[in-house]
Amino acid sequence: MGRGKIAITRIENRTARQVTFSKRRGGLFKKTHELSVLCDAEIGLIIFSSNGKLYEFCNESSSIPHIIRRYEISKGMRVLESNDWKESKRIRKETDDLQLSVRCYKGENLSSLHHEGLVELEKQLECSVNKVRAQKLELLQQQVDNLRRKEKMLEEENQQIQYHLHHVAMLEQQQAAAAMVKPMEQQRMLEQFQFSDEDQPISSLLQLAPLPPQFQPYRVQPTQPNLQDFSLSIPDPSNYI
Amino acid sequence: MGRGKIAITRIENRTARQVTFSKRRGGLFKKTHELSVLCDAEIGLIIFSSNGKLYEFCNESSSIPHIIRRYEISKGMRVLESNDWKESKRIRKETDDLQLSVRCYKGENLSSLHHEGLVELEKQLECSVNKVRAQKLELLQQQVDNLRRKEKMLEEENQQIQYHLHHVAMLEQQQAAAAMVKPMEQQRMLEQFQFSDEDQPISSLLQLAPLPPQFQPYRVQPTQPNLQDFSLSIPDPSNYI
DNA sequence: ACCTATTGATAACA
DNA sequence: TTGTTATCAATAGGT
Repeated sequence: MGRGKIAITRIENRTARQVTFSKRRGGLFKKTHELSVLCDAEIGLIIFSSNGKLYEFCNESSSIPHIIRRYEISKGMRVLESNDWKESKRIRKETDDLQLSVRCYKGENLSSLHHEGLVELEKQLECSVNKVRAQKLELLQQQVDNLRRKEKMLEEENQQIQYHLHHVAMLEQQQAAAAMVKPMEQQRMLEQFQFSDEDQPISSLLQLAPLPPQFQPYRVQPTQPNLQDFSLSIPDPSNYI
Repeated sequence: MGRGKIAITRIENRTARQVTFSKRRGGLFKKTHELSVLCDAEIGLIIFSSNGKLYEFCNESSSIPHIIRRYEISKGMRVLESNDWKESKRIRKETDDLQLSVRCYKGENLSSLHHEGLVELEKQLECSVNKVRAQKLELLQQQVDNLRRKEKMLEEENQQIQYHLHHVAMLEQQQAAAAMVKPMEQQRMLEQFQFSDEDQPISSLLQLAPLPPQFQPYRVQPTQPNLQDFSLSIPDPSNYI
């Protein structure tokens, strides 16, 4: 259109380019406006001239930032509005304040406080220290309770195992004796044993057949490392420390 | 242009609107492209149809995000790139951590700490409390020193003023007496005064005009409420706690 | 999608 | 930059 057809390539003549830019920009804005009105579309047009100057167009009742935001939402991009920017600044300030507080709690930077503040801070710190001590005590108490429970369980288990071992030992001894005595004497001996066994069962058995060392009765040894093998599943208390 | 002129108002017929949108959108893109090439401009065009569908155009060798960024820089708006976003997240985490710390220092939320942590915290708090007490003492010492200095100054001033008042009173008495004695005797008395005045020049001025009330001698009042006025400028401590 | 009469945009010139 | 105008491009309405 115009007095002659032109090729769509960069216009090298600087003045001609500027004139064309001006005219066509107007035309583009007009057509953009028409499209937005005729077809009820939301349109944003951003133009940077070759000189770097910004020209923009969008619907009445809209704004480029709004269109940019809609674009970014539509593209699933960051949605960082000025609100986010404000929020960012707010949180930055909060961080600075918190850092100041922490420094005070650490006893640093105290020269920025006057007497009232120092008194307040001291009160707060004393209060905190008391709470910490209370918590420490409670934790220790819990650990002691846990250990007591565990000790009790282990002792009970220990007794049961000892009881079992006695029976095994008795059986072994009876079998050994049976191999060396006459049936009659064996019978008598057994009867005798059954009598005297009632109040002293262990010692009389131990006389005849010493137990192998790994089955010897034992008592709870708090320093033994693998006690937990005998106990029910109680978590290692050292995890709580 | 076309078989007839149309008014630039929203096309109510849905189909016609869609057709026009399609045609004119193509035309707009073509013109945009031509402008960008002919005039070497950087152009971004964002269109949302009335159905909400997004159409976009920009130069080859550019991108809408790039144009958006250039737009925002040009407008002096936020420049929140992904780096800023990361930074924002980092600072948010820092704030959370600091809040946790502060809660610990306040003796709250202690159940999240093990024994070791509690011991450490207790040690830190005790250390802080000691520092706070030291600072408090130092501050009090400073205030006491300031008060002593001031007291001394005031007492000296007081003495001087009393001394001057004494002279004034004497002079008044002399004048009263002079009204009743002969001129010769009056003259002798004045000469006598000029001798004793040589080391106290102020009194000779004060003789003639009585002191205004704000210069009257006074004593230090230890219960004065605004003691901190004597200390250096220190921010409000309650903001830090 | 395509066609085309008609209007709109604009290149060249002033 | 603006205005004019001959000329070409875009497109409204119809198929």
